[in-house]
Amino acid sequence: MPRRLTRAFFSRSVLEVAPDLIGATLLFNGVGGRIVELEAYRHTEPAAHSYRGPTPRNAVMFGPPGYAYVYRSYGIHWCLNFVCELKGSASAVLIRALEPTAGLGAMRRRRGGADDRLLCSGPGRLCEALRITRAQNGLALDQPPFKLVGRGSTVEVVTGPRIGITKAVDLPWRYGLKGSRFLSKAFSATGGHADVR
DNA sequence: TGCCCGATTAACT
DNA sequence: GTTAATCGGGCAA
Repeated sequence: MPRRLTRAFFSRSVLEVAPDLIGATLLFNGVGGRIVELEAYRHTEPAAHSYRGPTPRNAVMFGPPGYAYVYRSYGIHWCLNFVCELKGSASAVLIRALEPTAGLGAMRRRRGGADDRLLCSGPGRLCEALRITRAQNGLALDQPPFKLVGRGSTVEVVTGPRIGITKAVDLPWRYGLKGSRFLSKAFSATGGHADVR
């Protein structure tokens, strides 16, 4: 049975939480879909916003797990993260792509009539489709307007290097649903390691 | 204070 | 393939 994801779900290593979130459903005010792509970040590696210590922007990352960390990207887009592990470990997963399943009409309007495959295919795109902004920074993920439901069946998870970063590029901390057409970018057949969960 | 650059995207050539 | 849009963090001065 699918279950609501609570703070306990996020209170584990970000490297355990990340693959477990593939196939889970993310809704914001009833709009959203299935998580098909995400990346893990932790304060011990230089690609993470938390690497250099707490600041006003990343303060939520240093708080308890199970909360939303939202930041402005390139001055234009918003990106949604889920804080993981323990308070102070400053680890999080960046939600990179959804397979749209709920509120398709609202998402198409907000995304300017983009093709359904591109509605939530990228961290900035999915925040536009769900209308997530700085106003959601610090909100708890286990209560409205958020709703997170675990996957109901097993999925095949592929991994690979993270996208759009210049530091710690070797870490294979990008996770995806194998074969999904809603990924922001295909996983390399050679590099990505398949993993049945 | 000023400058550089980024966990991006869309619209170009 | 390249580039503009746009803004806040981090660091040099």
